[in-house]
Amino acid sequence: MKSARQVFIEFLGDNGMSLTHQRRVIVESFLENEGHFTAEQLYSRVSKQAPDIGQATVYRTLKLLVESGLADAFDLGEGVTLYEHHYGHAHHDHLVCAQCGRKVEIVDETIERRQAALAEENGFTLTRHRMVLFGICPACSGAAA
Amino acid sequence: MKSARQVFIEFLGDNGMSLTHQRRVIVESFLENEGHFTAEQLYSRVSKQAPDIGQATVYRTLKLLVESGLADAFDLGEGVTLYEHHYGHAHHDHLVCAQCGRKVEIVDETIERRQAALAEENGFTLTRHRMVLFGICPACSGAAA
DNA sequence: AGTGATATTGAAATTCATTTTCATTGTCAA
DNA sequence: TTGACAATGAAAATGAATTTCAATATCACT
Ligand SMILES: [Zn+2]
Ligand SMILES: [Zn+2]
Ligand SMILES: [Zn+2]
Ligand SMILES: [Zn+2]
Repeated sequence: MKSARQVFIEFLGDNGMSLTHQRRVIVESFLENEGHFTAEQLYSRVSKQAPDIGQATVYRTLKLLVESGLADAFDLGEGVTLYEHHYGHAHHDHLVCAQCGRKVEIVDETIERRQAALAEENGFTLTRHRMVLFGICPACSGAAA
Repeated sequence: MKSARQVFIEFLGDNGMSLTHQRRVIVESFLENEGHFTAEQLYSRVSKQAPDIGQATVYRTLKLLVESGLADAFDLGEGVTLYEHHYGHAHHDHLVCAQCGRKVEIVDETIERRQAALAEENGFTLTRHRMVLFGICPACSGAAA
């Protein structure tokens, strides 16, 4: 399997773009941090290593990361887009604590199959889906008592 | 079953709010139109009947409609919140054409059960969920050929 | 190396949905 | 009535994300 960096560089090449200093720094920072994060969070991490990189460039590069398949963008209805690693990571959905925001990654084959079936029953070619379950996590349930 | 108007009026009363002229006009307009719509769309409909009602009031009342249970708010990742009737309507999720935006309402008992199970397996008390399937509708598939 | 066409960038301005502010107006019980 | 408080409209503010634009970089080709 190609390395993530390799994939990104090829993506740039295929689209007549080059790996600039800024893009390299941003991608490295992205690759170093797993988990869910916002564009602003990535920007602030990048800023520490390279204060000269502007936020617009981070937003622009994040878009390239998504297009290249390295990152996945989604939102949990909090008014901000969240990003996470995508390349080499299995698909999953999210279970979120409505109180403390804790996120658990979930997968269910049965659900995935039914989603495909539902789309097909309606004549749709399913391209992607988004599922988020909201609830109260064990910690918050306990605390509330 | 109480009428939607009844429910709204009681909700207002329970919270020390009253049914003002503006709220009445907005709620009536809301009740008259089924389907999915944005705050701006409701505002524009309301404006025709009562040009003196400001958009802030429409936003504010829409929030009350959601809190009272009459409306449901959700977003399909298009940068706008969509609303639809909720009171007296069965739960459903959405299948959206990524090309033309056509929306089909879907329900699947199997999925709903698995969602509850997934939450439980993780110790969460499920409060709500959001699921959107994106695909290409029959019409758009055909046209693309 | 030099040159020009093109791509990239940072800073600041802009967008756009939604929210907030605030001065004014309405509501309602005493 | 009157006073406490709720509600409203207009305009300003918010905040994430995008766009503009002038200044730099990059790269293919001399
Ligand atoms: Zn929690
Ligand atoms: Zn995740
Ligand atoms: Zn379509
Ligand atoms: Zn619907």
